[in-house]
Amino acid sequence: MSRTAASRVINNAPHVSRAKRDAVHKAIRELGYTPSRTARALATQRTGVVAFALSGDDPALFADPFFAQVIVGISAALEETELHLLLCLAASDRGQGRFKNLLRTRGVDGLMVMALRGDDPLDRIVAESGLPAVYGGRPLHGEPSWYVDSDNRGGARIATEHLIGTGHTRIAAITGLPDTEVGQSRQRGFAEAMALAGLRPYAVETGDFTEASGAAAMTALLAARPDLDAVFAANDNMAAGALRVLRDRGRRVPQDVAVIGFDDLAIASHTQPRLTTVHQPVQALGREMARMLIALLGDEKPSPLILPTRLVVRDST
Amino acid sequence: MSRTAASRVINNAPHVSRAKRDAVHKAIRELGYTPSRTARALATQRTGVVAFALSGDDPALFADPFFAQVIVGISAALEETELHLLLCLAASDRGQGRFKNLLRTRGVDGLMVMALRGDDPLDRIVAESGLPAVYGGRPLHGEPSWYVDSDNRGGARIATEHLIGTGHTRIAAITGLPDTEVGQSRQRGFAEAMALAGLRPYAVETGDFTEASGAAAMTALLAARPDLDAVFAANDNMAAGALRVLRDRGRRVPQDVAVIGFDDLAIASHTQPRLTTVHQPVQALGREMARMLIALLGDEKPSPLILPTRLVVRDST
DNA sequence: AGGACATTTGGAAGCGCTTCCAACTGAAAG
DNA sequence: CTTTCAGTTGGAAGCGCTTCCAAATGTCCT
Repeated sequence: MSRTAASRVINNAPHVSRAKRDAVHKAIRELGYTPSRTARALATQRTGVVAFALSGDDPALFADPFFAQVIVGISAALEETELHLLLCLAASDRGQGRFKNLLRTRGVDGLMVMALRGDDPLDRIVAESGLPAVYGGRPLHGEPSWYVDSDNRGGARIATEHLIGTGHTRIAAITGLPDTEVGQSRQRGFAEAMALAGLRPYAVETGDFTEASGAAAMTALLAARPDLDAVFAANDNMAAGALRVLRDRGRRVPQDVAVIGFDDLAIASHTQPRLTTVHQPVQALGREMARMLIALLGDEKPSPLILPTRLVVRDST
Repeated sequence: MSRTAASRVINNAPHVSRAKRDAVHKAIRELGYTPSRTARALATQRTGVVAFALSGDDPALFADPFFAQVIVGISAALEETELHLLLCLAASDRGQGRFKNLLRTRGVDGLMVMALRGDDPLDRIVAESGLPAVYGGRPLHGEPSWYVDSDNRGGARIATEHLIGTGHTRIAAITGLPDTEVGQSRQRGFAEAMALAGLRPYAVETGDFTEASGAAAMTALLAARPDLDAVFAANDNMAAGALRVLRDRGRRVPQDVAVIGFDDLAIASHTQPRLTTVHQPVQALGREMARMLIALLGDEKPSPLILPTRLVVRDST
């Protein structure tokens, strides 16, 4: 009985007689044989591992429940395969170095990348590695060959149209980070909807997608335009911050001011009043990223994907 | 110039002259040489990867922001090393199979495990693998050699004492899953504090750490003991559910009923009123788990660790 | 200058798997 | 009873690194 036969049986490759196959199985059982993933990886030039990398300057960015949902989606898809998931939080320089090294040394077969800022270094690292990579959301500059994104622009439009449709005219916006594709798309969707309705943005403040920035922006908005009657926030966190400020200032939501968010994360149903928002299929985003990568590894050439968003009306509008 | 020399230089091992060292570096640069992580792993019998595994029957359990925080802590600690993090969401049978296989084939050097239910299969899988493992929180049966846990019992006591100290006597509890160590410890801490004060639990309902279960429990509590004046919830999610029910029923918090939670996750400061709770250092929990594992891999024998909890008074008490 | 010792060097043997290829088997065909 | 061919079988050569060990070189002292 040869190594060859054993190998064939384990990978259930052809050219093994029934008898031999059984014999090998028996031997494996008796010897308590355990294959080595590493040795196999060396021989096949495949690690069986893919990475999910996240950049952004804040190392705790990952604490945003958004990413946890993405991971759940990714895991669900990977579970259909033999691939395992490596998590790279590459915020710091050191983290980026480690990540770069991981790719250089071919520690993974492919990658999924998210949260790229305007001129994200991750972008270069990924490109230089030459590894199959799918993006979650698009980077700001240059469209990658493979990505999965939500229809941010469309979502922002329906959100704004909802505000307009419910009779609001003095509509302000709290936009997200301007050096991200998400930030820009949502801002653009808002602007388009307003223009289409013949309205002009009543006021615009920029946030960074955090609740605190939403609160700060709301404060500024209120100072500049005390009589605004609706606010479009580019994500739920910022909407929650805005809601808090409005409550503190005694403005009733939605009677005095309507507020709409974006994402539909858990926080949206925990605010008081519950937040009307645009639902983005976060788990599906992760799932589709993983599927796309799997396809890529299987030498298929999938197409980029844009996931639909939809309005979820609750109590803040 | 030999492979040997190259290897020595790369791992900056001793027994290499300065001249040779430089020569190798030059060659590496000129040839654009890239070492292979897999080959090195095969030779050294070390993968340079550790896993974080999570069980529990719900595949989306990971979506709980709690774990995201743990991961952030783990990543921070791993960043000090050359270790990478593999994420195993082993909820389903298939997931567990994959995990088991990962360990059998020595795909990782060590592991961190969390969220073990009463008779969690992961427990066995981990034990049988013989790999260095540190637990986050203790499993229900049998104390592992290495774990990091929060002082759940102590935390529940200070929470309850806070309720008692602020003049409440008809104190009910919403406990967590009884087949988890956390669930039991917090329940025990509550019971102890009550006993110490000469009080008896006014009513007790069991939840499963989700917000919905907290709401259901609160409803039951209200039905059984309409005149209760305080509620200890075994975590923030359930406290949030309780808060919602109380608000719907027109009970004022904290005037009519005081509510206290446990964990101090983001949700605690988003509830209305903001939730008084017991802070548990979640990120530190992850960090210490990772550090402990690193020590283990370095052939040290660290001691189990119990992290302190502390009261955070907000507006619900 | 010669010997004792420390340091540097590279050949070669693994690490545990896959896979090419040549050799072999047995059954169907001539 | 050969010939042919499809299907099996295992020897041997990698995959790309580390590390043991023996040989070579260098250093210092008398």
